[in-house]
Amino acid sequence: MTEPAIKEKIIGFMASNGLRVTAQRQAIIEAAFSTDEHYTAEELLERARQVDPSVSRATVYRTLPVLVQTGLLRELDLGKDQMYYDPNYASHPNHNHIICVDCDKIVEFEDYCLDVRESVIAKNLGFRPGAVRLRIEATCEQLASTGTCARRDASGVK
Amino acid sequence: MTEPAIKEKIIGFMASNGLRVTAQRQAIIEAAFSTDEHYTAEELLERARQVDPSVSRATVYRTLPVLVQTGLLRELDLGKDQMYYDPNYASHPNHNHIICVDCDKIVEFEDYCLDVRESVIAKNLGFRPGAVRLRIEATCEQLASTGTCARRDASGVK
DNA sequence: CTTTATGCAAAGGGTTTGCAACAAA
DNA sequence: TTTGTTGCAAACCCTTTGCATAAAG
Repeated sequence: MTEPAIKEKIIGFMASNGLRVTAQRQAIIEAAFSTDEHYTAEELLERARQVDPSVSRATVYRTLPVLVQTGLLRELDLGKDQMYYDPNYASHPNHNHIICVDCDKIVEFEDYCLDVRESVIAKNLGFRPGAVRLRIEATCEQLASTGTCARRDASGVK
Repeated sequence: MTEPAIKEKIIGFMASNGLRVTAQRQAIIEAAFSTDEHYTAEELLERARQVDPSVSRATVYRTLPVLVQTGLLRELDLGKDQMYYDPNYASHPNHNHIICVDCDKIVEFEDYCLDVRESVIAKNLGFRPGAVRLRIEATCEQLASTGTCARRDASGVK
């Protein structure tokens, strides 16, 4: 169930930008923020259709950028073929992701040390230190040592 | 001009893997390592064709993974529509990238502090600390403060 | 000769877009 | 009403792939 505060925030954003609050968009908002899992556009479509079956893929793709603009949803490029969306930035505004390149395992983490260091680096190189996003790619230990891992097996061998 | 050492290394790799050293592959190797700029598959094709006009796009796409396997070339996912390739890992094995999300500016940097911290984090989260790759997204200061920047203007407004 | 590589063109797959019908404000 | 929105299906674009031909070893 999506928090009312989130829904209000988004509807307010839409109102002040001349965007209409349609049934489809409401269904997509509900689907987008009633989970704390990452999801793809396709998965969001499926979930939104459980709320309102009339939602089309095109509308999902057209609505996602709106949600991202509110700052409550973030688009994640996890190095896969598709984009992923992360609804957890409202509760954890500074989290980062570490990704197993082989098995798709993703772990969210916060680290003040890293944040400080990356801000310094960004500033020194002529970048604006705010709004820095970082992703770490690695191999998960289980996969590296045993040659397999739960998640890799579950998602079908690549 | 590609360093002979690099070319030898790659040809050695191919030999020991039963891969044939064709004229096209040699042209692609030459094109791939005679620059220190990042490039896309399409740009590599163009440069390879200056060496041997018979090189086809398919062969470029089929050869790139071989070069990546040698460890001398790295595939970079910079969050754009295409993959980029970085031939500078032979000279700077530990460098990272910081990317301006808006204007495509990319700066390479090395930072021991960051490397150590990210290794610790990776280890704590159950990832293998070696072979960690990291990318930072940010907005370049010039673009943020002036609303435009040289590179953005040069590459056509998005 | 045997086996791998090549070029071509078509296929793939996530995402975007043109358009006529619709519906919020 | 007016103007933004929707669903559909086609278009996009980078990348991959099937196939008959070519050439490395």
